[in-house]
Amino acid sequence: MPEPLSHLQIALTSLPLCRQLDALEIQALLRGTRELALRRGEILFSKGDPSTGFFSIIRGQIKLALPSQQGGEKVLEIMGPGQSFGEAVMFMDAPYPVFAQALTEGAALHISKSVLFAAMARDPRLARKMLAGMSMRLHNLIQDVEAYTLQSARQRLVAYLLQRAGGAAQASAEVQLPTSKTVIASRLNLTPETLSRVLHSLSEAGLIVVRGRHIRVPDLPKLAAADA
Amino acid sequence: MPEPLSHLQIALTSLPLCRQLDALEIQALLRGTRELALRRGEILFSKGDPSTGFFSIIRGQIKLALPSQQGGEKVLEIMGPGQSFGEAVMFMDAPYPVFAQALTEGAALHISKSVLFAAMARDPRLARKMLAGMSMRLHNLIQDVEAYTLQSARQRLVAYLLQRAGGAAQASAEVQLPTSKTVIASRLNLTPETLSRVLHSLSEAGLIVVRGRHIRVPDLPKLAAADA
DNA sequence: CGTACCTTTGATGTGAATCAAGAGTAGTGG
DNA sequence: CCACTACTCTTGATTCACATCAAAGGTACG
Repeated sequence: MPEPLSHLQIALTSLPLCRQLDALEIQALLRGTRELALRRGEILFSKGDPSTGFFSIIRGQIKLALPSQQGGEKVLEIMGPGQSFGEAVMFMDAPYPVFAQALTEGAALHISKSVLFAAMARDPRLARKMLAGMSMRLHNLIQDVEAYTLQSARQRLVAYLLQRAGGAAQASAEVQLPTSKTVIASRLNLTPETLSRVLHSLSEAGLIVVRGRHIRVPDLPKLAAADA
Repeated sequence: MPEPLSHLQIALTSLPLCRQLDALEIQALLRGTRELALRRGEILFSKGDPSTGFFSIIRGQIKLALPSQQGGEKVLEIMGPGQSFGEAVMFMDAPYPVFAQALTEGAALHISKSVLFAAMARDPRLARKMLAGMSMRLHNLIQDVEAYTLQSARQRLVAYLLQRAGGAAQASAEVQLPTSKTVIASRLNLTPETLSRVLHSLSEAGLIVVRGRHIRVPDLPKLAAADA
């Protein structure tokens, strides 16, 4: 007689990484999985901490960021439900190169390294999934480097808006910023002041309509063409 | 009676990826491996090209770079013998996000995707090696992002010199730049003019002695402490 | 309903890019 | 071997995009 599925088990099963995994493997992973309740502002790990596994977000938002010497920080990524992070660090003996902090209340899973490694040894599909995920990560990072080094503040913001709108395929779009403009600014490697000014300038040009965290883009192709 | 080892086979066997692989697997990979002779300036692949496998350098140097709209470019990486690249792109259906160009005469291996994937299905250690390699790549890219977004031109150059010197563990060091200052400048996201000026300024401060591509660092800890 | 943080707006500062020109330095071919 | 051509590197003057500093609303939440 099967036990009822725990919500933990359901959460684990719905991970992209675990798709196609049979129930037995899920059970094995479950033994290395803990659930974490997240309070706003809570630090999941600091830069320099050793890795004991990877995380997957169930509810809420988490940022990955680099501390700067003057107490500031540079946000690398803003992540939401279903996304996972910390995989790469498991495969090296190096500590975390970034820190992770909850932007909101929420919940996350922590899957232990040893249990995952054991599962990977049994099921080669897991390794393949892992490789696919890390390739995506690498690809996105390269795009970020491209943006930081080759594009202006305005171009970075436009690219960000277009990406959030799901490309310039549609005629128009409504974009909802995932978090505060201060955090978005850091993600785009801008100061809040500069973000505000660029937003204003795009507004004046009639390319976007801003109301708080909600942005209307009446003409996506026009916005995309706004800067070559 | 065993055939004599081809130089191709020797090159393949000495790859970090192939260490611990038995002779049979090497043989299998060999069937998907081609050797390329590289002329200076030759393009191995362009941004946007589809991936058919990955590369490993035997002799010479290769740069990975992003094209910029005004005909310029941003160098992401300068690689030498023993290093490989293009692994991550194989695991996605996306085209190359960068282009690869030979900086010097040389030779490289191209290992086909299909043959590698088949080998990975047979030997789980290959996948593990791949994951380890890509983790390193990811880690290095994050350090680059950190440098680009959080550090000044001077700090980036100092960090680069220290890295080339193998950390600040020794008292002094002789650093040989791997290629022209123009390319190094791009790698550090600087203009050649700025690199020249920063080099000059460090020179004046007595922290380094420059002669062409050769740089003497009389006091590594002092150089490391030069900018907080 | 007040306190703390976000966001905007303006004035000013600055690090590095750009523009411009000259001085090596190195490959090429006569 | 030398002259020719083409980079590469340096040095100086100027410009510019964005940061910094400063201060005044807004907004949200305890």
